[in-house]
Amino acid sequence: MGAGLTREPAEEATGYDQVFAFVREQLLSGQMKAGDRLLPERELATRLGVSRPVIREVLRALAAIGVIEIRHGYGSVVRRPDFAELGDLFTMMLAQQGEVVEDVMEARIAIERQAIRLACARATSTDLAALGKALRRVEETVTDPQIGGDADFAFHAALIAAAHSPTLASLHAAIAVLLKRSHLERRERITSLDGIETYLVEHHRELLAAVAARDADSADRLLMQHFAIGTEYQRRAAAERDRSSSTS
Amino acid sequence: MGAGLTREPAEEATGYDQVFAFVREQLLSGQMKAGDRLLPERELATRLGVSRPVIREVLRALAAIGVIEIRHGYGSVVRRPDFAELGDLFTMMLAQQGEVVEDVMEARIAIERQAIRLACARATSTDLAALGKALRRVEETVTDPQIGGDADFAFHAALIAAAHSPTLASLHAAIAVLLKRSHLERRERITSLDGIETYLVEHHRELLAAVAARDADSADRLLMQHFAIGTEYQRRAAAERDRSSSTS
DNA sequence: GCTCATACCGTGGTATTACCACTTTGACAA
DNA sequence: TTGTCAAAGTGGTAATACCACGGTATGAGC
Repeated sequence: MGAGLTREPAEEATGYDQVFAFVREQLLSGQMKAGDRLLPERELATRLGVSRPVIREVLRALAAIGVIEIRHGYGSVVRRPDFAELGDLFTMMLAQQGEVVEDVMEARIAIERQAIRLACARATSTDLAALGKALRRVEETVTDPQIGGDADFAFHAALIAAAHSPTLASLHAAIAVLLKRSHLERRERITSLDGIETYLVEHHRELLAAVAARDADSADRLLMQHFAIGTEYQRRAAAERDRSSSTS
Repeated sequence: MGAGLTREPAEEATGYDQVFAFVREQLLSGQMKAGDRLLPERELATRLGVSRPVIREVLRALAAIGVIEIRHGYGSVVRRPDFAELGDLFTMMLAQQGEVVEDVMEARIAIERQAIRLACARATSTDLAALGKALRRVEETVTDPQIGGDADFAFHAALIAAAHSPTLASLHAAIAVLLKRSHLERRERITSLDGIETYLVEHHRELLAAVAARDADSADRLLMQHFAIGTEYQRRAAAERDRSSSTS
């Protein structure tokens, strides 16, 4: 029997989804900690009553989103997720959209404002040292859009780290790739303007000082100012570009 | 030959990665637009010189990260990515870290503060209408932790939408699942406290009023206050719980 | 007795084949 | 002209066999 059967209606969804949901539950419920080895593919297949290819598809999918890591000859292990990978996903997804590159600035402001508040309360001496190091790097590289952009990004990343908030750090990591691109583009546009070096160096120095002094309100105000002036420079650079292009 | 050969060094990586990279390139380079149908699995298999299971694994992986959609009986189509799906990923990843459930509040504050500022500048009449509707829903459901929590979340989600920032919306969507859980848990803890209804209803009403008045500073202040009072209630509820448990 | 090399075993990696299920489309009949 | 159904195309699953890599245990050699 079973062949021409009218089909059991109370049956579960498709095999793949079923298995995926099963493993997903195991992960979410915490029954599996990072580093744990999953059951072998063959074992999973017989246990869940599906074929090995299906199991493999599920595992590949989980590996694609970074939840597990498949190691040849060893097994599949639960991964301590690294959010930096989400950056790749975001980039891959946003690659098709486009206009978002400007908009990412809004998210950056949101994250950094909160981060700097937390940093004022939670930053350790190690964090402050890291910020100081990043600051010196910024000072050294003001003239180079490429390296300078990286240094700029690194400083702000250190700020996020000092906040000691995993979620904030995750979100930041997720858009890190885009942010880096944003940093670079913004740098390239304004690198020729007057007073830009002072803006870049002095503001970062003040930001660090505010965090070190644990003055959250002041730090927040400085950061807002930092972004506002940055936007102003962008506007000015755009105007400059328009004028020169219309002249040509 | 070939058997005992020293192995061709110029050879490519493993089949899966090779195929994955191939398709990935096609997607990123824009050769494939959203809505396009990929080649059938069998066709891809013969063209790339691998077996169909491998192709399926790649497609499943791509589907898992939301890049394509596999439709039974039709084919695999390139998707216009939807960031809401990242929420599941975030949830899976963050679920293993445990203490994050509290920390997600920091991200929420970060996103909403920025969102409400933008909303004050960008909200349309449609947005305001949606906020009004959400507000009424909040008023109606203050007494129920479950439904009320959902309504609460919906109101704040409407706030994000009114900001018209794709990136902010994406980040919010990414942590939406966690936020909903957070909303529910917080509700359950404080639902018995005095004055809680006034807090829930009145604050949301004021927030909406501030956005409608396009008063960003006031809205921001109200929001901060909203969160601060929420935290205070949480603290009080915790103290209450401690007292009762020590008594028992 | 200790160390190193080798063989074995467990596990993922891939291929092959066959068949089922869903979706679409076009042909046929009313 | 329209509705129904059948066929073709495509994803979904299963079963099986064999290869490739990692780790461990076992043996030989020192």
